[in-house]
Amino acid sequence: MKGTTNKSENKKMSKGNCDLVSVEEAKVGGNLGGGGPLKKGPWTSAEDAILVEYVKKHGEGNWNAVQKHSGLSRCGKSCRLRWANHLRPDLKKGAFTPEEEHHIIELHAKMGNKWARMAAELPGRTDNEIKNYWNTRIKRLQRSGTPIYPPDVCFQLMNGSEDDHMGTLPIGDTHHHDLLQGDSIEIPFVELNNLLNSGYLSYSPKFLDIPPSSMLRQGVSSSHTYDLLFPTMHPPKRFRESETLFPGLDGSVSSALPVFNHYMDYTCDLKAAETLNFSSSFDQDLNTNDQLPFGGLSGSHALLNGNSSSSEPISGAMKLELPSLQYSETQPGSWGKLASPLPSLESVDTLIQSPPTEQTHSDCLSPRSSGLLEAILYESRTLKDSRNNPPRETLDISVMPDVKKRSSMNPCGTDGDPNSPLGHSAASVFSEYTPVSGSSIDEHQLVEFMLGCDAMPETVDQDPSHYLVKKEISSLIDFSRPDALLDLCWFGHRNDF
DNA sequence: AAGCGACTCAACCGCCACACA
DNA sequence: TTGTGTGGCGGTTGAGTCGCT
Repeated sequence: MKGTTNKSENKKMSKGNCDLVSVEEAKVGGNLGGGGPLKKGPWTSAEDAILVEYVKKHGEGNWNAVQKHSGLSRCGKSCRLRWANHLRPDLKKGAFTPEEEHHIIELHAKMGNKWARMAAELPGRTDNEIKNYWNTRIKRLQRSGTPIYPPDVCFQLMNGSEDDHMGTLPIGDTHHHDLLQGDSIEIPFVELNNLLNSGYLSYSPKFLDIPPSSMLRQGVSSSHTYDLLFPTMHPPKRFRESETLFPGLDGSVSSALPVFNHYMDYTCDLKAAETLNFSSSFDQDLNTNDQLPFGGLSGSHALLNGNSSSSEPISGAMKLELPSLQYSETQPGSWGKLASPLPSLESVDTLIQSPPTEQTHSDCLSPRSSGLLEAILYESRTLKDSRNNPPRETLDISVMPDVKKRSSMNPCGTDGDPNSPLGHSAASVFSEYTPVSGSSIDEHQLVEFMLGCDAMPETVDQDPSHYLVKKEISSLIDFSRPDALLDLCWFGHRNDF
């Protein structure tokens, strides 16, 4: 808060001519009233004094009693807030130190918008302070097109730093789902679980046996990746809403639930894809000459349109926002510099709200150009359209034994049960999903990164022999791992290391 | 100097979880 | 088991300030 408490207080005091009036003066002057209507607005020094006095006497807690016993015309909540944010003696005043700022970034990358928890890790700082700091920081970075999380934080998160902070989070914590929350995409896990439990996904039992956070804690990037990847999958308290809102959801995603459909489709794609080896992007690349790389589908913004636009209430607290890491993508080593600024939230919002048109159909943003959220939405749209239009076979996955085997295990039928929520092959999902020139989901970059190899230049991408090598390498990656795909998405999303 | 937009931050609001009767 | 009270949390708002033109 940059030491603004005193500043603001002075500000307000001087403005309101409330110069350190005594308690008695305050009472007489109407700031205090006991039985009268509760006062709102800025606190005066007199009120502060009363509150401090009261807390010294009675200790913290029982805030509603403050009004009764002290005569303060403030509700208990307000008293608590004032005490916690401004009057507590252990509060650290002044600007955040660079260390604190870095810590906040780290914590946010791990926890999302868990301001209170973050505050607990920053002695003397309040959740409100951190929240304000973060929000202003986000807006600033948004405008500048700078990624929210510096690469070092991302690296730290991915390189097993879960020992430190994440380790402090109890796995059995009832709030473990909080780890799935970040900035805004809300994906109802209840619905996801319903769908998965329906038997659609061969992998689902294992998948579902693991709490989201601990599941994602497995593997290289673990929950950190998840946080970064899905910074706002929201906790069950939200899911409860969706449960009641869509009681009939029993595994087959109702078409009457368009918004959830998209998310469900995506999450199912995610799971379906896990049952398959990662099909290469390059075949797809070679077959995308005169058509959109995703089957000529409407853009993700169009996807949102008509379904989740702000013009219509979204059930189940579905709220869209870009994950922090998506705000922009930078070129390697360009942290802090604007590489290819993505639309700000405002403009994204505009996209979301703008009506779907044929124009948007053709001008839609591809995942590689707009980040993971776009990719997710785009993919969902792809899936939808693929039900109506049989998926293009761009990669013969039947020659991949493992894929073949797993595909046959897919109860959904990779050949496209038209009635299935995922009425097309997961392989096609990836084929269609893969970016044309691979800056977002770039398999070779991915493989290089995962293998710690940096030897394959971009220029060989179209070389079939290299492609074969890459396929070999990618086959070493255990994509059946629950988190493998998440890792993929994350690595695919990253291009700034 | 004035106007205006961006920024900051304290405070409020609504929701939720928990404790307790 | 249910209802109520309380505290906590996260999102949002609005007033004041700053800085640029």
